[in-house]
Amino acid sequence: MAKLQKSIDKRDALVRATIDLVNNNGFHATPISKIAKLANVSPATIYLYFDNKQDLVNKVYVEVKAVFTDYAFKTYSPTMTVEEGFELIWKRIADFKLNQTRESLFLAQCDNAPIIDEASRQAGISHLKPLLDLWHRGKEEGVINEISDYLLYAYSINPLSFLMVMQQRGVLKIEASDIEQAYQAAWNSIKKCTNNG
Amino acid sequence: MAKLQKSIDKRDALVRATIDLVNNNGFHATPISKIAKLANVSPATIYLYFDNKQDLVNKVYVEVKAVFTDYAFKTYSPTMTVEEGFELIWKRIADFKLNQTRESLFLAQCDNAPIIDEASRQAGISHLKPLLDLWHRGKEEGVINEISDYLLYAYSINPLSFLMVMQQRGVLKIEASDIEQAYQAAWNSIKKCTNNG
Amino acid sequence: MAKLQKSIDKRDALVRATIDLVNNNGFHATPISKIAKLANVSPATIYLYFDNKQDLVNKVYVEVKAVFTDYAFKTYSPTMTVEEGFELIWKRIADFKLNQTRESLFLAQCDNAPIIDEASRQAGISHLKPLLDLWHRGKEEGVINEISDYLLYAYSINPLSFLMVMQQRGVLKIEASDIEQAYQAAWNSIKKCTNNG
Amino acid sequence: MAKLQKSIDKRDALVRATIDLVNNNGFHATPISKIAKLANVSPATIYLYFDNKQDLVNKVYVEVKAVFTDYAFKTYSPTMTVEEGFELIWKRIADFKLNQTRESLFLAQCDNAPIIDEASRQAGISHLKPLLDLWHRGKEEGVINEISDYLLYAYSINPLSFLMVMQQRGVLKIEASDIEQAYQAAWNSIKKCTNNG
DNA sequence: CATGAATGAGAGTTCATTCAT
DNA sequence: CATGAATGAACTCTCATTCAT
Repeated sequence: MAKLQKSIDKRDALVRATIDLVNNNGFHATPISKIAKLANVSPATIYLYFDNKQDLVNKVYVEVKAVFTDYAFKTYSPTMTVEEGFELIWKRIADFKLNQTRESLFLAQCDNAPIIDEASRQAGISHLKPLLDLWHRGKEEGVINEISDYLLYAYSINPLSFLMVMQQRGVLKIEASDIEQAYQAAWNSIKKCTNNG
Repeated sequence: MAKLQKSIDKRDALVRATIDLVNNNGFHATPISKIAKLANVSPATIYLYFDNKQDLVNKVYVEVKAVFTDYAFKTYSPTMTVEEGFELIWKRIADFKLNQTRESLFLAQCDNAPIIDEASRQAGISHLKPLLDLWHRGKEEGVINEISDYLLYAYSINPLSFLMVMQQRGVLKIEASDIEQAYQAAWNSIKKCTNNG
Repeated sequence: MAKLQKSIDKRDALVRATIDLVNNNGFHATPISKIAKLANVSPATIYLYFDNKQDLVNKVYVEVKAVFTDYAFKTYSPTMTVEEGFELIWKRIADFKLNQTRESLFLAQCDNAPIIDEASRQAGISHLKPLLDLWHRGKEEGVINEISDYLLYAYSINPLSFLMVMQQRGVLKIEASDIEQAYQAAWNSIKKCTNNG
Repeated sequence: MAKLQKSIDKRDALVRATIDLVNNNGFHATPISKIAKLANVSPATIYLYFDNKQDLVNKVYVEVKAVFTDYAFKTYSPTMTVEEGFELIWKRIADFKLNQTRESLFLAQCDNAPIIDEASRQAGISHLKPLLDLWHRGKEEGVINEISDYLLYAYSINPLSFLMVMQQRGVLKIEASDIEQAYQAAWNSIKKCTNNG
């Protein structure tokens, strides 16, 4: 195996180990030594790939966020109608959140806790641009409610994170039919109601 | 000042210090020594009131949750109609989440991270019973969508937590008009749509 | 009950608690707070009767040693022959060591560990004077081997401490017949052998 | 110097430091920090070699006990007669106790205090097997008194520990002639007296 | 590039002692 | 006399980070 490949493998193993351990214990309850052990490398090796523990988790966060958004927007094209585009993106997001639980749980952990530094948080948000652009277009076309993007996000996207966490805790099992219901709830909550609500 | 009062004051100061520091740094990045310093007591004093650090944060969590739900259900009566009752509870919750940010932020931190032990988490959830009872009644009366309580919560209540966190981060300012819009979105997402979806 | 009596009771309770706890856990693993709890007094009360923890254990040691030697020499009179006197003292000591295990165990703990300060240790030893006087007389009369008092003690008295500790650990049960055998061994090991060794 | 050798040196230094400090202050009055300082390592380094403080003292105890018994039985062979064998073992033990005072004092401390856990205590005792076997043979051959091994130990071996402690305290100096006397006392106290004592 | 041994700094916790009551 | 609340100091142990190899 090429030397470069071995390097990539080690870095990947570290990223995976970080995600798993932070998911189970939280950032501060996850010592570097455990990450190293789970990734089958020496603690010192971590410092060849990352500046320090904070840098490690920041980088993992941004990378996982990128994986998430790549998946979300993979099949989306700006030529679609707003409603088509939103449904497609929403369902890809739902698909990711409910199936790629390792990554989703990690993002949920980091999104709501003062673990990640502000720069990395912004980097993560920037990946959502296609969705924000879509909403912008939707507002212009009179299809989407003219309310803050945060409100749109709060009602249409964020509930999926909550449901994912609950499913992960084992108190809830989400079926295909739930997804459809949830999508309707999401779309209803952001679409412009021309006549009355 | 009476001895008893001084004791209560110390315990209160500790609870307040815990909330503030966990809000800013997270549980594991909040050493006992800092909590003690902020509360103007010796580290050893904490152990007069709590068994250990974990017990401290568990107890603070349950108590803050109780304060939250007491506020939420203060003016609610089971004799109200389902819609009346829901609007009243929802708006009290929104009021609390957006104004009592110290407490709300703390609850949001704890709800999404493996900080709180399972028993305390259950104790916290149990306080929500009046809302679950209301939803149960609403489903029986055909007023509320017959979907999992978790879905109802995800779409009608949880978004408020997200908005509170965003407002706290300074990226969003929520006005009275937003609240009304948000309430409509919440109610739309859980009410039974008799004729069309 | 008279005030003075209540005081004496508290002091006694403290002494008893100290003995029991030191027996079970050792001096340094016995916190003042536990002694207070077992004696049903406040930790602060201990400092009304003793200067500090070290003073407490020193005083308990000397007092228990006094109880021990009072018992040992109670029926002894310097008018007895050396052999009579030694047998009498030895058997009282054996009786005490094997029956008053609380006190004996405490003395054994303190005799072999750097818990007690030198002054208290000397005070304890001084109580053994009647036995040393008896040995002195025995040597003059040619009845007792002319060897160091420490050797006499090592072979005739000290084994009883070892046996008491073993009995206390439950690995050994000492019967009346053992006592007689042990006494013979003790006397044989110190008596002057006039004809052959 | 090889890495391995440096590791062994550090562990040895820790063991030595533990023995010295426990000898002077007792187990509970010997903080990890002092052990580390005396051994010229960081406190954290101790935890590379031992699980915790209790494990450290347990391991040191068993190892020192092994050194002691290795020395005691080094030149003994089960083909010797009982009396030959006993004299040889006894004198090696006396030699060790009175010259290797660091190790002997440590063992005496641990033997009489609730420092060592039961498993390690048993491990220590098991090393004495050759002596117990010798006594067993002696009893069968009618050479050794048919009394409990604990009694045999109390009268023939244990006095040496007492004498060692006294010599260490500086109140007694043991000469070669004392040793011979002591040996006679020891042998007299356990040998079977065929005619009369 | 990779490591395991080593560590200083700091974590949570305990405890002998004090003092206002 | 007696107390319980309070604490500073010190304890055991952990961990992010470094460095010789």
